[in-house]
Amino acid sequence: MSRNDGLIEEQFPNVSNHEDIFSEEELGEDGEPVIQTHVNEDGTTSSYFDKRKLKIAPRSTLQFKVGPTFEFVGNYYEVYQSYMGRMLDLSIMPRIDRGFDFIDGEWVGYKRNYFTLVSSFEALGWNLDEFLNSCFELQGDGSQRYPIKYFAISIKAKSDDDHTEISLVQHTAKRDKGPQFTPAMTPLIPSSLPNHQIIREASNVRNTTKMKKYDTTFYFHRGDPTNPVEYAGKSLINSYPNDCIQKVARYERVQFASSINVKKPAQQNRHFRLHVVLGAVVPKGFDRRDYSSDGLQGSILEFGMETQKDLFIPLQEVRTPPLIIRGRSPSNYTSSQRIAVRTSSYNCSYKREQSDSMSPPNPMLASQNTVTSQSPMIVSSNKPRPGRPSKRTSRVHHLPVPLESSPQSLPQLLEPPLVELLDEKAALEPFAAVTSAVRRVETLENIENFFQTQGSLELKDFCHQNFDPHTEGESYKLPWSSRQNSVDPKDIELKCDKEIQDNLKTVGPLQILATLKSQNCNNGKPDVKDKNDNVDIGISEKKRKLNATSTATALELSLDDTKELFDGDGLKTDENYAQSDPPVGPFSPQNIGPNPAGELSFGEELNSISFSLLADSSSNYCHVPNTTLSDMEAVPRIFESRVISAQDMPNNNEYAHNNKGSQQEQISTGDLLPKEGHDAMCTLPSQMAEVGELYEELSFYRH
DNA sequence: CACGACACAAATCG
DNA sequence: TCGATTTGTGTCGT
Repeated sequence: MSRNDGLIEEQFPNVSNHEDIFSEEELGEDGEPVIQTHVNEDGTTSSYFDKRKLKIAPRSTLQFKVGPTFEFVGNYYEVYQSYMGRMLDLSIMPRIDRGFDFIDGEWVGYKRNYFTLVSSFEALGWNLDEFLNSCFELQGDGSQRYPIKYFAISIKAKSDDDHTEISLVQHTAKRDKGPQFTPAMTPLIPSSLPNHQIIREASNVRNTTKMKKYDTTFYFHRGDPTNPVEYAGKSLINSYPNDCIQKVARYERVQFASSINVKKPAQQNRHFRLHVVLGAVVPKGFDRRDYSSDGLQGSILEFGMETQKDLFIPLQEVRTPPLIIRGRSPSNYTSSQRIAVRTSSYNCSYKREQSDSMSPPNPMLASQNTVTSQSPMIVSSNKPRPGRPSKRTSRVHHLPVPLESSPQSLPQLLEPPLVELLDEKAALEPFAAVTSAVRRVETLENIENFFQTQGSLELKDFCHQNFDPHTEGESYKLPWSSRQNSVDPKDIELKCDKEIQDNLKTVGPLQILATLKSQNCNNGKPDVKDKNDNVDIGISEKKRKLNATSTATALELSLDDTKELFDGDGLKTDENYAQSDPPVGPFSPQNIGPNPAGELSFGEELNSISFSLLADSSSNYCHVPNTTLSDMEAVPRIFESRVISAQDMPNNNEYAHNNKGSQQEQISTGDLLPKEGHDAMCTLPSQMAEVGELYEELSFYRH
C-alpha cells in the first residue's frame, strides 16, 4: 500500500480511547458531515461528499462509491426453455460503483466526471452449465416463440421529466486521446455480480498477471479446453457472438453527453435515471405486431449487419432513482464555495473573542503551507490550484484575506478558516504544533480546540456535549492539512463518536454508517411470480454481516460498547422498489435517526466493522492460464470519425520504442485488430459495424 | 453562461 | 523508488 500504512496502524489503537473526540471535525460549517461513509456489503466503504465542499484527488479510492439502488421497472417478454417449457426467472443485478454521491437526500453526479455501472444477471434456480447447455425461446406477443441466440444487457439514461432518452458517452482510459462511443449492448451469461471492491481493483488493470487474475470473474471463454463441460452444438452458449463471453457488463468511464442540459428552464435541476435492460437477442423474424415501441414494454433494438439483423428484445428493466447531474458551473465546485466557507467562519465574532488570547492569523504560514497535514476538513488550499498556472500566482498572502473578493480572485484566496485554524492551534499548543514554513503537525487537542471554539455556532451544542479534552491527554498527532485541498483517504484517521448520531459512527473525518442493509442487493429483483407487475415487490432478505472482512488494509473498530444498530429486516427501505421518489439513499431516516437507547447499535452479527480505506488487492491474485492473455489485452476500440494518423498520434513511434515490458502487444494505431483479439471484443462500441473500424488500443496502453 | 480543448496535478499502477 | 497512467477539475477561448 502506501507509506501511510504505518501511520494508520499506529494511530488506530488510539481510536477506541478517543471515541468522544473528533465529533465536530467531520462536520462542516453547516453542521453536516463533510463525508458520510457507508459500509458496503463487501466491507469496503462508500464515502459520500459534496464536491462543492470538498475536493478529493482524482485517483483517490474515495472516488469509488456505491451509487443508488436500482428499482424494478418491469418484466416484459417471457422466456421458456425449449422443449421443456420451463419458464425463466431472470433477475438483473446492477450496481453503480463510481460517480454518484448521496447528498442532502439526492443522488448527485457530475457531468464532467465518470461514473461506473456494472451489471450481471441471474437465472434463478439454474445451474450455469445447465443453463448454457439449454435452448431458450422468447414468447412473442402472439403464440409464436422465437429462438434466443443470447442474452444481453444494455444501459441507457432517461430524463425523468419527459422520459426522453439521454445520450451517454463512454471514453477509454485515454479519454480525450481515445475514441468515444455509446455504451454498447453486452452479450452476457448469468453470473453473480462481483463485489464493489473487485470492480475497484479491476478498474485499471494493465498488468497481465492481474488481468488473468480477474479473467474468470468477468469472462467465460467458450471453447476453453480447460472447461470440463461439453456443450451441445445447439445450446445457448454456442449461439453467443464471440468465444469470449462476458459474465459482467462493465460500463466504466461513462458520462452523460456533454450537451445535456442539467437544469430546466426554470433553473430547477433536471432529474435523470439510468436504466439497465436485460434482453434476449433473437433473429429478426420476431413478430412485433402487437408491440408498441414506447409503451411499457421497453424498446426493441434492431442491430447487426443488413444481411443478418438481430433484435434485442427487452425482458426486464430496472432503473435508478432520480439523479441530479451537476454541470460545469463553478458553483458546483469547491472553488466557488470558498467565500461561504470563509465568511461564515472568519466573521464569527465568537471566534474572534476566542482568538484574543491567541496568535493572530498568520497568512505567511498558511501561504507556505506545504504542510503534511491530513485533515479532510481542510477544504482549503494554500497551494496553487490545479490547472494551468494561474496568471495571478504572484499573489502573496501578507494579510488576512479580506471579506470582499471578486469571483476572479477567489481561486487564489487562502482559506481563512485554515489560516486561523492553524494559527490558533499553534497558539494553543505551540509545543505540539510544529510550525514550519514547510511542515506543520497539528495535535488533536488543537484540532479539537479549534472546532470547539471556532466551529460554526450550530455546532456548539455538539461541541459542549462531546468535547472532553481530558480524555485526550497525549500528543496524539494528527498531521494537519496537507495535500492542499485534497484528502488522502489514507490520511483519514478513524475515530468513534457514538453520541453525535446514534448510528453514525464518526471516524475521524468520516462518519461511518454501519448498516445491515445494503443498497446493492437484489436490485431490480422483481417479485418472481408476478411478471409484468410494476408494483413494489418484496425484497429477499439476505442477512448480511457487517463484520465483513476486507481484503484491504482494514481497521477493525471495536464496538464492544455498541449494540444493535439496526433491526435488519425492518430497515430495508431502500430496497423497496416502491420508494423511488424521493430517492432513497444509503442513509434512510431509520438509519440515521437517533435510536431510543441513545447508543450506536449494530446488528447481532456485528462485532466489528472493517473500514477499508484502501483496498490492497494483492491478496486476491491468483493464477490463470495464460492462454487468454492476448485476448484480454486486445481491447478493440474505434475512433469514430476521427482519422488516426501521425498527427493524431505523434508519439506513436515513441510508444513502440519504449515498449520495453510488453511483448508483441504493440500495434500501431492504424492496424486492424488482430485475429485473436476478436474474441475479446465483448464490449465493442455499439456503433461499430465493421472490424475494419477497429483499432488496437494497446498502443495507448503501451508506453 | 456553455462547451471543446488543453492543462495540471495527485493517486494508482507496475 | 520512480515513471507512466488515469481522472477530477482549473482555465482559456470561442
